Amino acid sequence: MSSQRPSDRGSPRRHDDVLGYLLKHAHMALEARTDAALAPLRVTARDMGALRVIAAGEARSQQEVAAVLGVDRTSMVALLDALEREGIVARRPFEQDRRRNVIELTEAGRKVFTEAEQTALAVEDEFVESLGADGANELRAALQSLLAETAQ
Amino acid sequence: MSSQRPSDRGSPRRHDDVLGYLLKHAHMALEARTDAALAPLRVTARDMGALRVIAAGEARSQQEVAAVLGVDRTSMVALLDALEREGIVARRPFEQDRRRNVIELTEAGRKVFTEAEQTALAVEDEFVESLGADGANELRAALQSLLAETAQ
DNA sequence: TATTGTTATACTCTATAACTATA
DNA sequence: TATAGTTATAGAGTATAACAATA
Repeated sequence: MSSQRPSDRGSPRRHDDVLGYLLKHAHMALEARTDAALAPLRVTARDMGALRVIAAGEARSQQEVAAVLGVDRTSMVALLDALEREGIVARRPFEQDRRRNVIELTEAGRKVFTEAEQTALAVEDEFVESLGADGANELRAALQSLLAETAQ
Repeated sequence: MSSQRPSDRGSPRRHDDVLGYLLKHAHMALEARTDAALAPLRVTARDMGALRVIAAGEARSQQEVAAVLGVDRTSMVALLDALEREGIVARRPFEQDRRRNVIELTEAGRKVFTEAEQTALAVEDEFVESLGADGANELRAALQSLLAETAQ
């Protein structure tokens, strides 16, 4: 194994021993690679977060999509505006409660999403390649464990 | 072990199986906890990134601090302005090259930093408690491995 | 000419408050 | 009255371009 946190707890840690730094920069590196790979499809890594929730049926209103992703409902408006302009999603009124919108992937949107998800998955696989399959699964499980206790 | 990535690669992944989501939200949760714990000391988790680099002597100019942390040199100006206003760091001209500033912790700054670093470390330890000592070290090592290959 | 720190500026992401239409 | 979506607005964080001082 490579370097771990030094046992000397009194001295200043190196910046790359700090978990916050590691999480932030790992996220930035993965997002940059994903955005570069998705650019030809005209969607971003951030868009894909919302599209996954919509495609998987994890939410049935804008606010539920926002809540699942942990973003504000007002931020969701602009994000969906852009996806609607690209013809990837469509809003239609929910008949049982006309205050809500049902968000759906269009026919074209489903095609873009399928291709983008394969692309994003390939980027992710390459990103974690050095960890091996077990290491990558352990990384995911560890992060899921941290988030599970945060939610409580 | 808990849930891993589903072997069914064709269907949409759940949002919390996506590595980018996990990295981003783990970072946000840790940063929120750290900022809350550091608030009485009037420094943020972001400040601590710069202060660690300065305290450890990893950089000897503003631009080197910015480069190590991967932020723009223009962003470093405002960050150091705030820390200087709080009396935590001081800029002084570097005699061998008067274009540069040497950034130093003040006497008061060293005290704040020492206390803040202990606080941040305690928050981090509690954050990763569910992983056990080995699990936490493996998480750090995995993230360091991902970043090492990104830099190339 | 090139570099360090700085300022001005703009763009993105996010958050708060207020509005509208529905319930 | 409360809720879903929207708009306006402001605050962070970041990035680009241009400037002064220095090399």
